[in-house]
Amino acid sequence: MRDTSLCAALEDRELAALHVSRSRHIMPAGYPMGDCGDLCANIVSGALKLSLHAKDGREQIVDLMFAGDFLGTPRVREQIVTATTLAQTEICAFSRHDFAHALDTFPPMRRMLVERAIAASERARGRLRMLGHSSARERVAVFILYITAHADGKPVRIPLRREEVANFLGLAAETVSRQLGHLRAEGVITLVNARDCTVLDHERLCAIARSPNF
Amino acid sequence: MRDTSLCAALEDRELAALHVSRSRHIMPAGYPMGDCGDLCANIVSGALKLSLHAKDGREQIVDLMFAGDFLGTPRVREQIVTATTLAQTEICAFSRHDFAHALDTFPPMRRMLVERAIAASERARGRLRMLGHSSARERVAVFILYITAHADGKPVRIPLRREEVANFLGLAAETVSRQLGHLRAEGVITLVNARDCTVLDHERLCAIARSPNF
DNA sequence: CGAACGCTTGAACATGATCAACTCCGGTGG
DNA sequence: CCACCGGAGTTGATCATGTTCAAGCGTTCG
Repeated sequence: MRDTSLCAALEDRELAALHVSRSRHIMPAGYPMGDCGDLCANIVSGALKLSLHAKDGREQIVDLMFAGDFLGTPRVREQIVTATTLAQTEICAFSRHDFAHALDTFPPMRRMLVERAIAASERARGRLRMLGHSSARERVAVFILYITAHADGKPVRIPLRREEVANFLGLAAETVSRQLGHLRAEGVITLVNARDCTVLDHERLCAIARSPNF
Repeated sequence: MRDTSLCAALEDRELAALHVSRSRHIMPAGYPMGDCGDLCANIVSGALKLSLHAKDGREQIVDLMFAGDFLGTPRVREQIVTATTLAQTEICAFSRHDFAHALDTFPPMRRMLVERAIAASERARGRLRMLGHSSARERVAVFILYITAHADGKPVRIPLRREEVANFLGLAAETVSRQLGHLRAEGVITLVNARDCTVLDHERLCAIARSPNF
């Protein structure tokens, strides 16, 4: 799903030739990075959430981003999407000007941007299906599969608080708690610290999730 | 939200120079166009729905497309998104090969594709907020605002059956019926034929919807 | 005109939200 | 090192919203 980094598409030499400068930044967990539209950066390590905020303050988490993902849009957008770090996160930032320049000069960069935009849209659509049709049980199962996708057997740290997981899944925090409790009771997963999760019965978890592509 | 057509970016002369050929097709309502990934076409007139289908047959409508929108992706995708016409629809189709060629040769085309991909992602994210947080009443209000966006005062034909509206909004068809009934009873909208809807009290409808950007 | 489909309406039901109490853990300071 | 404090998480009980099932209505089209 997440392919190669935008950064990786460009060798240091090429970046220099394009007069593009990068800068590294490290942020602590819970750091509000503001509107995505104002950013141009690669995520080197860590995790963040992208949220929409209604006027009344209600938040909706619309996507999660991890190492290798790109943050930002080619131009400022109407819809304000806010990025907040979920863990200590290191980014590799470009200036908007340099980014736009590189985009116009270096075709593979734009091609990759298309790919990423489409992938983001696919993730959102997959989640639409979930929020439209799935039970709480299914949603939680899908979430665990999502979070543990690349670590089989090993415990994985859930990068969100219960409340955030709930928000992401369109549920109440208590419901998430209960469903996790059920899955644990059934021996499908283990939970220590409420944050570190291990999948014991992957097959069964898939059966519960049923919607294959998140 | 929906800007200029991809088609419009290219003059006939340029298309010819790029060795791109187009063909026009007209489809009746309810025509299944199959996987979006296999298509490359502009919508000249009409309307269609894009759906995801779970293995068990459950459908989720993830987007609606209208005249001026573009249908298709630069390459075949993992996620299968099915397009179905909702009314008689005319498209202007390219061959995938020609499309890819034009994309590589003509930079504005790729720029526009990025724009469209991001816009699709924004629509999906807006809908995520709705499905995550909104009551049935809000959802139906938002839907009417969406459908009647560019026709103020005049009656607008809802391009979906109740069941489809419900699917789009993550509700049951009966719930949509009831909410429409309430709004009609309150004098916010009128409904004739169950398909043709007029907004009487736009301000109040906005207040009910509350989430501004769909 | 009649049949079929789509829409509406009603009543019972189920699922998840909400509210509130309680527990657990992690960090802090005595 | 232990006790305490506070935030996060869990659990239980009640409640509300929307779903489901079923019947009836209307409209659209053969």
